[in-house]
Amino acid sequence: MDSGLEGGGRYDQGAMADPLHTIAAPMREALSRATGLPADSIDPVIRPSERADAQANGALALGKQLGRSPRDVAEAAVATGLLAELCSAVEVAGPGFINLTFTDEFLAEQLRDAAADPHLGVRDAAVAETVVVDYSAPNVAKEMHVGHLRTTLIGDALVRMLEFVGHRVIRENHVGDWGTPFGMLIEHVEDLGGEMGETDLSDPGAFYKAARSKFDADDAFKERARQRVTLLQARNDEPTMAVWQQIVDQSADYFDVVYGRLGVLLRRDDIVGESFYQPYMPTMLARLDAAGLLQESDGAKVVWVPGYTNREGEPLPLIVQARTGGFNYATSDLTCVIDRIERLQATLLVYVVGTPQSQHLQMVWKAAEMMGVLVPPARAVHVNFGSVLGADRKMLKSRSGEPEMLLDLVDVAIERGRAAVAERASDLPAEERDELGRIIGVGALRYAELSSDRIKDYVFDWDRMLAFDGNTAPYLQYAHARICSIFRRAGIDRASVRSTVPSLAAPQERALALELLQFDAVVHDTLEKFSPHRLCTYLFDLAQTFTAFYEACPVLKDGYESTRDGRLALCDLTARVLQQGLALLGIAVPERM
RNA sequence: GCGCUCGUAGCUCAAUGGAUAGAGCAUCUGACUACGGAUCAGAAGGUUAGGGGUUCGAGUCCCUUCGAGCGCGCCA
Repeated sequence: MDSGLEGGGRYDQGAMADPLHTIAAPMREALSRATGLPADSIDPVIRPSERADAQANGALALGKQLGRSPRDVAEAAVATGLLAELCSAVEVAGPGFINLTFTDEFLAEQLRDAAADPHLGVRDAAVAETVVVDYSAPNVAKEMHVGHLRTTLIGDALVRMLEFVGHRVIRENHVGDWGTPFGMLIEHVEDLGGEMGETDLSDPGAFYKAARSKFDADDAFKERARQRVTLLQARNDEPTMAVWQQIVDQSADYFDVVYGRLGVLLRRDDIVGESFYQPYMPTMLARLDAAGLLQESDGAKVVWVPGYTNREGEPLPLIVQARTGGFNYATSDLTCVIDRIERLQATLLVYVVGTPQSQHLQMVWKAAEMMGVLVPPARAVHVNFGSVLGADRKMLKSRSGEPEMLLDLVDVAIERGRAAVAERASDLPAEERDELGRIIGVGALRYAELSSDRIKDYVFDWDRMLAFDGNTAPYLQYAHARICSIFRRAGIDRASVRSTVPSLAAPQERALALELLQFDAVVHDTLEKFSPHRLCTYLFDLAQTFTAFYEACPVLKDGYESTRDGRLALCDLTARVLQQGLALLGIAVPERM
């Protein structure tokens, strides 16, 4: 899935702290001179390499295009001498790969640019856009369960990253706060004397279940519920609206508890529920009608969206008004698209919603496009995701067979985090241990959720996510804590080494430097694909590269002060990239653990 | 029936059309009374579900078969 987020000029021109990006211009020019083609038509195809600091693959395609040997093109490009300023070695290999080794001076300069930049070399997006991110979307009066975990955490990470690169981000929590169930909920509140009481955090759906069983068992109640729905939809009966508001507010309180404990940015101000769009739906239908798109089929009002068929192979319509006159979620979602584009002036709509909703969303967006609303530069992206599975590879369920409740999951994570801390860091004061356990437990849960490709199902496993080795949050947090420890032991202020020339003599130092300088590209790549696991993979690679450096290159034990300071500069930047990278995922890093 | 998603090492997962498909766990062999061992170095482990095609080059794109999961008209 391509957002087009970086369309046109890929990045803003800012501090250059990405050698692969910096080398692109001279490489493009060299290939241009080698081929006679205009430089701006050439893609130098620069990639990280195992054989050198970077490799340029552009000559292969150009050779083919011109009917020349790719090796000749590559050699002619190298012969221009344009790469010599930034590279200490440039070699043509294989069918026409150009292997690049950067000069230490060039790398050192890029590292110092990154260190001097509050964003650590990550450039702003070329165009700052207004982006609406639609995620989490629990239902009022019901519990949040494991099914809300991925949308909530993926959405939260994307929000943080989009803001980091300069977009104006509007978080929208499209909660289910409208529809027929509210008739019985309101009647149930009335039966209780108008007050629904406190939400039971151990069973937040209890109220709903009680109303439901009364509804199923009592015909008189059922009839009252039906009448109440009519009152609710009219929106002008004050007692009805007051009780409805009470139910919604109480759920908002509960959602805030869950989000707070998970460290998610969403708050009650971000709630834009289905109820919000109700008043605008008739207008939306009138616009469809005016555009000649509103048709009648089997008594319902529909939009015929081309390209979809039902079981019988007949065209499948998008139903925007039921035979009964009622609206449904297509009506609400279509109105919502219009609201986001016309009122909020968004150009990018991000839907963090499960894969099964794919067809529905595609149909709604197509209808919005036919209306002339969802048209460039505005566009919508479905950030879909797979299911959370148990060890049996089936949908994760609790022992009772119900979906595992989100609050329970977070609490288990915190508990397990604290147990791990008690085992290994029992010398810390009790208060610090509690907080540390929380950071480790919640971090492990969040990282596990974000570190595998969102499109695939993933297997939920407490032991694996809390392991202190492997691709886990605790491993990354530990790498960060070790760096903090070095500075503590040396009694040196972190900020004081940021203008120091980094040490690049050892291969482990160079490897670390090259890794650090990929942060910019990785953040943008992660956003282009809306795939947080790419950032996770990078941070894990960085932590591994750092520990290899840590083993091979003593920082404080080395005899020379210049080497010490040059290594401290690498340490500081590593800690900052780890801290910032994890912060973009909503994960905190302790200074000691 | 139509459509969508997925299939990579024993397990859990990576790999913007680029060179010899990479990590972690588990297994095996080593290192060091430690700038924090919650560590590191190394070994072993693969017909990328099968088959065709496009391309200089395919795990990746196209077609097809098989397997798994999920959608498909008035709930959301």
